[in-house]
Amino acid sequence: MPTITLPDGTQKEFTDPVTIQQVAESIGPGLAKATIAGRIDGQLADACVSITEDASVEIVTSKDPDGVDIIRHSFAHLMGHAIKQLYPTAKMAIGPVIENGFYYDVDYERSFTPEDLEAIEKRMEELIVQDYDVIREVVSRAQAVEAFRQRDEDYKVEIASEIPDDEIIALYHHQEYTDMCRGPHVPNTRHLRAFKLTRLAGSYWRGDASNKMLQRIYGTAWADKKQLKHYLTQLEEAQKRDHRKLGKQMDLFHFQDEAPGMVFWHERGLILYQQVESYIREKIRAHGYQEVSTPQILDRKLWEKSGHWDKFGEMIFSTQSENREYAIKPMNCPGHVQIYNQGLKSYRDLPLKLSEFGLVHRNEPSGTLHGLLRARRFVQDDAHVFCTRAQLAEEVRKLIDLTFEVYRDFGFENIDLAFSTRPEKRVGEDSLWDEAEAALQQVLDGQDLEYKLQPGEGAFYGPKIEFTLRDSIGRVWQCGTIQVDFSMPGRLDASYVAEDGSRQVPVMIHRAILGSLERFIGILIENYAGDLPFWLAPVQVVLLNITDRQAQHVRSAEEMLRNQGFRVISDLRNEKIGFKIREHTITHIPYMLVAGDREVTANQLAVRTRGGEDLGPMALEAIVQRFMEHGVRGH
RNA sequence: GCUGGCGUAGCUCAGUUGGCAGAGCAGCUGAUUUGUAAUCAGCAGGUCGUAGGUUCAAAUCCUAUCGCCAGCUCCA
Repeated sequence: MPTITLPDGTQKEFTDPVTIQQVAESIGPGLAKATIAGRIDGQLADACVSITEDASVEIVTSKDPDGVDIIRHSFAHLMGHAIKQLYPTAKMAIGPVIENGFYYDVDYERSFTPEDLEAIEKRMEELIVQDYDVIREVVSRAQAVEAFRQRDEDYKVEIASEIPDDEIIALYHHQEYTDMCRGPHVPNTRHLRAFKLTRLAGSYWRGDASNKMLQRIYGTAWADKKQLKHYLTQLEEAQKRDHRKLGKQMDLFHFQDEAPGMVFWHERGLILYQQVESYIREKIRAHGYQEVSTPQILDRKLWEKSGHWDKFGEMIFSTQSENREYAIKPMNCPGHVQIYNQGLKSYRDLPLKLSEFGLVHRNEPSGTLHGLLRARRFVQDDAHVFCTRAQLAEEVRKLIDLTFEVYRDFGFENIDLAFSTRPEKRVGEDSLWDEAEAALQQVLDGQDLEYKLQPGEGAFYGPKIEFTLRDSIGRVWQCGTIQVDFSMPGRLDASYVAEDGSRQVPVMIHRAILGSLERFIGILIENYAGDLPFWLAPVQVVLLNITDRQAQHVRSAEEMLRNQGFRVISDLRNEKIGFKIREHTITHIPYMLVAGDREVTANQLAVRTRGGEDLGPMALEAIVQRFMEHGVRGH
């Protein structure tokens, strides 16, 4: 005689065990039809699960975010159903839900083609409209293993054998197709309506590069067609802000075959780059950093001593001369330790903060290169803080504040933190790791900062705090990092004289705020879709004449603006005004100032923004005033 | 690095069954002096990524290689 409590507080009594579906039916036929699954005392469960004891029950429909995820998961099974019908010898591996959709990893004797994808999609559509019931069956592990053994589903057998004894194993039957899942799943394919298979890619079994490469088929799925369409147009929007495309359009940079992964900065791109660089330079100078510059090429032995060669040898570019082997620096830290080591340091010199816009080269695997976002040659806004153990927490605290401040100035307000602890492959005693991790943890907890713990994700020499930006369309980008290092200073013979006259090894904090300038600029371009803030725009203003008669007026205004420090060009070509405006809008120049006879007479310029806003004619002083309001830095 | 896809004019792309390499934009020349996202006309522009091979004939088919794209793995 279970009593069911609904979310609004009403209670319903049933004489016999009752399923979630039946509870929904007792409320109304509309809800019954929309029922995908339910929550029993907060736990997700299939609609067919029967309830024997008193419980609170919520009905999950496609309006519930969990409902959409269930739909996505069921789509993965449905795709499995279609794949096995079309390609009976395919072996199914895993088919989970991901953001916006689902995928399935499949092992098949030949590669799938885009035509296969279409065929699978078509078959899925044919299956959906049959509105067949999805049947859930609870089985023992032995039964599950046996079921998949009979079907030659090697991967499923492997997964089933590893499920712990206390876990319920459920098979989901899609007509003749059977899959295994924690669930829940939709009760009927009529809930599966809005989907599209999006792409085809390789992926390793269990994510391990030493395992077999499977074929992954990605799909996106939504509660209804409208949401699907919205998602697909958003995808197109994201493609439009691809920094590689915008970089070309805006004439900022290019790449070419002869230098894979290494950017050629054009004049306009370099202006942007230098704006970012000089902003950071001024910022950290005010925070007591000393800017230095260290050699590009250093003896291999130094990298062996630091531990980099052992860990990253394959990714270090090297060269040689007169029987000596050199590494082209992939990092700046060993160089900074060399500067630290010049002259005897006292505890009074600490904290010592050495910064460098360090140009590094890393031989990243070819498949990982991605425009500015993953390059082989890039510049880090790098710095190393040498301090005592007692100073550590305070220095980390300051760094966190500084990092947030910088991101805000670039227009990023949503920042996520992650705390990564000791990895398997590492240097340094465990006791040092204990201390380093505790120090970071203490700061994070002390500042009441929310963070995600990432066990085993730290650098080989120390734990780290990572900063992830969320951009204007919700994508996340990992940028800043603060790493505590108790090992490298000792390995590279750094020391200082303490108050009691003893020699001590300093702690070293590795930190970067933007990370790679190249990457950060790529992120800026995508975040702003090319409409860079005024202070970062390579060209801030373009002056346009209507006819030759206004040329002199334009030239003198141009000179005046340039003298005031604005980045300005003029376009005096014999073209229609609409043509010129279109051209400069495409290159994302923030302001267009138009001069016709009227403006010349009134000694004004008509102001138009790249967003298409017409601000009307204004005097030059008023225009300058408006530009000033944008600020030299930030916002 | 791995799996799959793609490399054609400065850019975006078309190119049928293997049968003379195309378009739009950009460029150049000329006309046009124009009022807020493309004025008109003419001209020029390519060793089809590179190297081999098959063929009477290759942008097209095969092999290798380089690069790019998507994903996987990696990321000091």
